[in-house]
Amino acid sequence: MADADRVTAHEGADMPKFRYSAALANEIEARWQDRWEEEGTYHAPNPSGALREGWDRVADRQKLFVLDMFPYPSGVGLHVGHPLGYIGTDVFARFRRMTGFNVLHAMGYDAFGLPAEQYAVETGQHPRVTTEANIANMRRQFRAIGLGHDDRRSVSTTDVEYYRWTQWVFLQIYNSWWDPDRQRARPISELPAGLDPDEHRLAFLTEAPVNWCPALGTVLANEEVTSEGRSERGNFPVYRRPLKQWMLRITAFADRLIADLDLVDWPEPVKLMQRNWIGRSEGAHVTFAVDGIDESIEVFTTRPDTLFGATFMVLAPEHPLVDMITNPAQREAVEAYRLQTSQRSDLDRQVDAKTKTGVPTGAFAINPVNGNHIPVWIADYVLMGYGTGAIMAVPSEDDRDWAFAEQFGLPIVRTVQPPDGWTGAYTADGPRINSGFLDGMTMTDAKRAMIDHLVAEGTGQGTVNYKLRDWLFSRQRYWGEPFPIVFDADGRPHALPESMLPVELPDLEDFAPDVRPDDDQSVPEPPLGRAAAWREVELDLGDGLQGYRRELNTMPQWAGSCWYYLRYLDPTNEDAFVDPEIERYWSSSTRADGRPNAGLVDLYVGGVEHAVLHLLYARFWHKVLFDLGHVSTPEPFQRLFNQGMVQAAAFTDTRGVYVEAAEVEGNEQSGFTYRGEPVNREFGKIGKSLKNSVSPDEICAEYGADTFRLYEMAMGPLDAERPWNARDIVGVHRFLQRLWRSVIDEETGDVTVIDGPAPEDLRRQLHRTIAGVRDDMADLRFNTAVAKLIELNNALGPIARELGGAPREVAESLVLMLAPLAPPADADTSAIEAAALADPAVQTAIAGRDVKRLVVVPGRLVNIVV
RNA sequence: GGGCGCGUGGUGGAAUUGGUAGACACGCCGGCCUUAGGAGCCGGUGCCUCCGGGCGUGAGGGUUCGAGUCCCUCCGUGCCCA
Repeated sequence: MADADRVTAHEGADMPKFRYSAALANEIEARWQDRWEEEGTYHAPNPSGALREGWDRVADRQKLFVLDMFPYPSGVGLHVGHPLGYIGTDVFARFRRMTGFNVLHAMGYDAFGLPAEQYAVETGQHPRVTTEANIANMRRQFRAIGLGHDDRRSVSTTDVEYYRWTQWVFLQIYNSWWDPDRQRARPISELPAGLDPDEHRLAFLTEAPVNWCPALGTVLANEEVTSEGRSERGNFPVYRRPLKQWMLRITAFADRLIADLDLVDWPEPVKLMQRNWIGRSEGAHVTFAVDGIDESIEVFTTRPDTLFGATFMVLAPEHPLVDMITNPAQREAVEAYRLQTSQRSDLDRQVDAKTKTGVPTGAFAINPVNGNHIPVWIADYVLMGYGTGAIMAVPSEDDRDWAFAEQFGLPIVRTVQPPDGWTGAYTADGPRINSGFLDGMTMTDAKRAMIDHLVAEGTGQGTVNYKLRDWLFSRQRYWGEPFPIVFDADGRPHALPESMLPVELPDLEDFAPDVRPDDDQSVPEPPLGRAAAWREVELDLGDGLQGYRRELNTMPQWAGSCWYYLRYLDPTNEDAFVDPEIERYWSSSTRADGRPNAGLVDLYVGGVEHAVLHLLYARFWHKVLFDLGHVSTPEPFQRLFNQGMVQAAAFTDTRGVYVEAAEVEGNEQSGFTYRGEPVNREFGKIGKSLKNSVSPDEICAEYGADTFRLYEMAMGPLDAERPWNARDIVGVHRFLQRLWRSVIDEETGDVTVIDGPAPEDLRRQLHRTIAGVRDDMADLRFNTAVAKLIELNNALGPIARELGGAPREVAESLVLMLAPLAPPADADTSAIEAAALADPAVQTAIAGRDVKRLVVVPGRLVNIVV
């Protein structure tokens, strides 16, 4: 009842017929969205191929490629936090389009992945069905908020015609090797004679541990395993199991991935995170003989200068030498400890470093510089995946080793002189002590002297180590890209030729996981193992028709997102992943200093949560394609921008349980209540778990899409985290109403713009605004651009009332400057004035002034500096 | 614990290069639209004030003719790594 009353009041007789209300805004927006679609307004012409239409019109323009990190099409659709970056890129793309660029801006969908598969398991619906429905809904939402995407270029990673080329890129990687002399990837056909191709490919098979959860019948990703080593869902035990899996040799590119960060315009924190993730460190490999056994332990250390202080050694519990060196008396304790460790994740083992655990093997190693016999322990703070899976422990100069030594009463010998009164490990520089030939040296000199000594003695050598591991590329999942790989009767892998692509994902009737008894003997099997008819195949791969078994793992979700920006360039090409001429055209930007861009994409906007993995994997793939001559830039993304996260108020009741935020009443002063009970307010990530989701659909219905866009851009700097405050939206809505009123009669709908010069003060402000807005937009400072437009409009309003209409030169420029931010509202006001826009008198009025000036070209807009 | 960043009105935020702190907006206060209403309009709104002025950018110190901005210490807070 209350709602009905309110609607009546809004549509009351005293409401001017042509006021810029939500209803009017929605009508205008729908009309323009239809028209943009019909006319293909945002189609960016390619220089050749299927998307060439309109090329002649833009041939002399500079290209600009604006990219968003594409979304996962979730079933609940967008919330108001999602479009922040998308609106930002849309405004920027429109601004550049108006100022004379051929702008490519498209949107795709990262649609493989776990949630869709799990939803399929729960509902029995094929993930393709739900995925496509979700994409359709998201497309509707993007259209409704007025995003100007080239819809011909939209791809989904789950499209067979898309993942065909994902498989093709995998084949490029598989059929390449790393040439250490040239520091680049080369075709496997160029591998020097005598070397085994299968040992040098950039994609190779290896045994690697997976998180196997028998009770769920599935293998889990690391992030699905709790710190207690149990499944997030159901809290069942998870076992680490070795499984033969594909790896990509990203470590070969480590140095280039670090060096080329200097070529791109990315936020420094992101570059730093990438450098830290790659974790290049120079140090030494040192060999320790084991007393009484014909085995030796190799360690990597970044501090060879402290070798005299190595008083014990620690192996990862999984280290293959553990079985051989363990003293019979210790065997039982060692086995028990290894079982306990197998239930902890690597992450957990690193993070929970405070409580040190470990057991001695009973073996002793010999320190190669002083001959001391030092005990060998196993402990879970040493990881098999880092370095050699073994360390020399120097408690005096390493905090973790110090803690371990204290806990188990192991000896500590200082080899660097700490300041007086120092307690604990001393990790900074100082003179060496108790170190024989190193005594008195600084860290740098001592490192060099020690490495020389180790080389001379044959007990070690200087090396570079990386924290970055090779990329585990297999997933025991259904909803992902199948590998273009089959195994012969001997179990040897064979790549399929390009002509046999795509390898289509088979339909599976049964998504239910194959639950196994919870014992530590069971082994995981990928879901595709159940596609009996698909699994076995007869092919002629050059040796006549033979039976093969397909690779049953699928690729990780990262695969599809590693190269989608390349497919946007030439999405319908059936002969190549992208036509070389088209790729070269869209790679042709030059920097301000005249050098060519290192990155293909001019502006890439997305969340900082992808600072490491996605961006690193995509750079890696791009570099392989670059080395093989398939792309012409060494980097994929020239400029990276991280948009902030939109947070929203969430409310908890007295038990601390989240309640539906939309139903909470009250405010800061009166306090907040939910169904009469007081609740606490906090701010957090928008979503289901905090029950604080707000959909753009609601906001568009209440205010119109242009108000929504404008609010998202005005609420703060694009890269800042900000709270969603529904109460504030009315501010920008009022601005649009005032602007509308300045140029259009609310009662009749007539344009009230008048000819003749604007007052001098207003004209001066106009030109200040043009210059300021132009700079703000180029730098993605949309919040201050909006503020300047509001100021200009606030100055214009009283003058328009006084003169009986807005002076044309001001009204037109204001409307043009608003166009990227609020395109439909704007297109409507400017279309009404279409005839006047080309009026040379307007330009004459401005000509000769020392200002920047916007000039209109029919259908398009160009900025000219006067 | 280490690294990086950030602290400005009641709120979101401006101040791009060391040069009038608080633009713009929300909220609030007052008024107008014959009553009421708000998604309308106009005006006011950092704090204190004896109405002269005084004080103000987390706290304290420093550099400078001049500091929100640069330097040092501390406090708080966020992110990344351990």
